[in-house]
Amino acid sequence: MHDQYLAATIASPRGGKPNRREVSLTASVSSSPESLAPRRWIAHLDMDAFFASVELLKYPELRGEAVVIGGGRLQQPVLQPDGTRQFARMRDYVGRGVVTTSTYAARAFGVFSAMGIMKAARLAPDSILLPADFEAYREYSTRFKQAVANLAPVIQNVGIDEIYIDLSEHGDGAPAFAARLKAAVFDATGLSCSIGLAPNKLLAKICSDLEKPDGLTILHPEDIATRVWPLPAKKINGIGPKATAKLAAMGIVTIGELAQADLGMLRTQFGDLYTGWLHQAALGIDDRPVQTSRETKSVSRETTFERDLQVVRDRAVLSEKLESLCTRVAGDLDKHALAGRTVGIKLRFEDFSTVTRDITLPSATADAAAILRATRDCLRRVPFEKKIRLLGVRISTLCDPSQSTRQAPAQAELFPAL
DNA sequence: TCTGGGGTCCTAGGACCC
DNA sequence: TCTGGGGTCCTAGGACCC
Repeated sequence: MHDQYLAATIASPRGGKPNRREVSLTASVSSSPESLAPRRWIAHLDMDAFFASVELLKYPELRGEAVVIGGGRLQQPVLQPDGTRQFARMRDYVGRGVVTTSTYAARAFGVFSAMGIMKAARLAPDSILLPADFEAYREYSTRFKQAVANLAPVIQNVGIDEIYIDLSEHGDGAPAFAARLKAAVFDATGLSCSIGLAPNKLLAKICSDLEKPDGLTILHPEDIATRVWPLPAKKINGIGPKATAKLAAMGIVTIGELAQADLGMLRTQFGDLYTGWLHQAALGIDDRPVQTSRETKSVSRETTFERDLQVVRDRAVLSEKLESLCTRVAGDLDKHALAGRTVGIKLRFEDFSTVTRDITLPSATADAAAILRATRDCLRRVPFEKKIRLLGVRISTLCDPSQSTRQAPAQAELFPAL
């Protein structure tokens, strides 16, 4: 009977939201209950407090301390004449940064990712504040992923510190194999990770979080009611703050409550596709494969100013920032051997409202000057009544740069020049 | 005490084609 | 003459994730 969880149907792409094409497969598959997919074992491997743990390798004297990692613009530790290091303290911070991550000791004070550093400083004023060192994190990321890849080839990159691994071929040996992976990651990096092992990605992701840090959590389909249903619905990857609030307003807090919710009631809030996905997710159903590669869809750069800027008075600074962002986007395109046709800007104002404008060019480009010209076209369409907090540049509709001078599809040329 | 930066995907309306 | 329906592209905004 549990095979419904394995053979099940709905799929949710990255971000957790339903995808029209995949959902349309649902009816045909679920209407034939005898169609049994082979049992899958999917592991979700999540490094424990990754950035903070890398920092502790760099600065072992901080082990056990409450340490917070902020953005890259923060003050570096200062080496003293006596050989010890002087670290910045949270209470001395002034600015607009947010917490990237924190050690478990800092989390005990209530300091978590995405919190403003100023707010975090009030909760833990004596905590140590370190700048993010992405070069080091990328280095350790490569190491742990390579260590896993040496043993298990079917890997999906999720971010710098997370992967999914398809361990189906190991059958009953999958749990023991997952333990081997943990050991291999530790050998390669000196860092611990947590692994969730389950019949699909959705459940594996939930599981890896259940026994953090240094956990290995195995979930069988028959455990869903006891181990998954009591958890808050927001533990499902794809149910964020907005959906959580809407669910709570309907009296739905746990995954179990969501599983039993009336679909008609859910539909009044969410629409057909998301409703269907919510229901299946609550039942632990997820058929998405482990995807070993994906193509880049967009490239962007953005920056938040240290103070809000005025269009007229700060025109020179804004122009300079815009040009710099375009140059960086062009550099990223070059690095990835890509060009793009749709150039867009993003503005966030002092009241945190955000607008975007974009324009699709007749042919793809990777040239900073061409990107800059396009962003200026976009900027002309923005009403400037408020001070600007953030400026961003994005390029999408990407292709191979060898096609960048090629004419766009005939249809696009029919549009009047803007 | 206001909230970074780099992404993906979905929705929805209008233009346009067949 | 009037109506319509499917499909694709473009644009803007928003939810969500790490």
